Amino acid sequence: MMNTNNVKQLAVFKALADPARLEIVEYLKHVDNEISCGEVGKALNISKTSGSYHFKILQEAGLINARKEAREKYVSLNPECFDKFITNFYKNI
Amino acid sequence: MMNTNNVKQLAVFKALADPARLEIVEYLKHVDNEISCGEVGKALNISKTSGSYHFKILQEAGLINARKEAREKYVSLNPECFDKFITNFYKNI
DNA sequence: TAAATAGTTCAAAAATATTTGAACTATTTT
DNA sequence: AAAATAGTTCAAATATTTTTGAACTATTTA
Repeated sequence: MMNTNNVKQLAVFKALADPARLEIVEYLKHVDNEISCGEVGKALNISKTSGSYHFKILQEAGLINARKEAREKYVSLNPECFDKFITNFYKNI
Repeated sequence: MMNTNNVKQLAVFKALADPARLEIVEYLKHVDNEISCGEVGKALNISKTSGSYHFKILQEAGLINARKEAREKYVSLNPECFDKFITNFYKNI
């Protein structure tokens, strides 16, 4: 049986269990600054529709922060989420 | 584009991105000793066919060690894999 | 104000992953 | 030797995830 903490834990692993999203995460880590979804998509060759879907999954998992400024959406990693659900995963289960 | 290290990284996240496998991993962590697949399946209510499939995914990702003794297959976690691909993930990307 | 740009939403199509049951191998118990 | 047990494999069925293109909103540029 799955408890409620695990629902979030699972969403985090699911979010990282896709090649496009793993690339987005790595890209954001290296950029180390907020960047627009469009720019990320262009750099990684992800269509805007598909990008929109992937950013949503990452956002819902809490792995990225997003800020809408006018037409553009700026995203950046949320290190606290990585820390809590990834870095400390093994120790905490 | 996905590099070859990421193939393994992705397999590890995929392996953990399923409720049954997440439960298996937690169970193995708490048992903290090798245990047969059948016993795990019984405890977590996973059919033997489905269990066989999940243990294979975890094994291929390197997250568990498995040893066949006679009729039974004994499994345990492989902490080194968690350490390399989970605990150190954020720092290393 | 018309055209372009950034992103979202929707439903359908395509791709992947998971579950199931039957048949199988190998070992152990009766 | 027959029956039971532990696990695997296979193909089909089912479920879930991802991609696609068209239509949409909102903002900016020409």
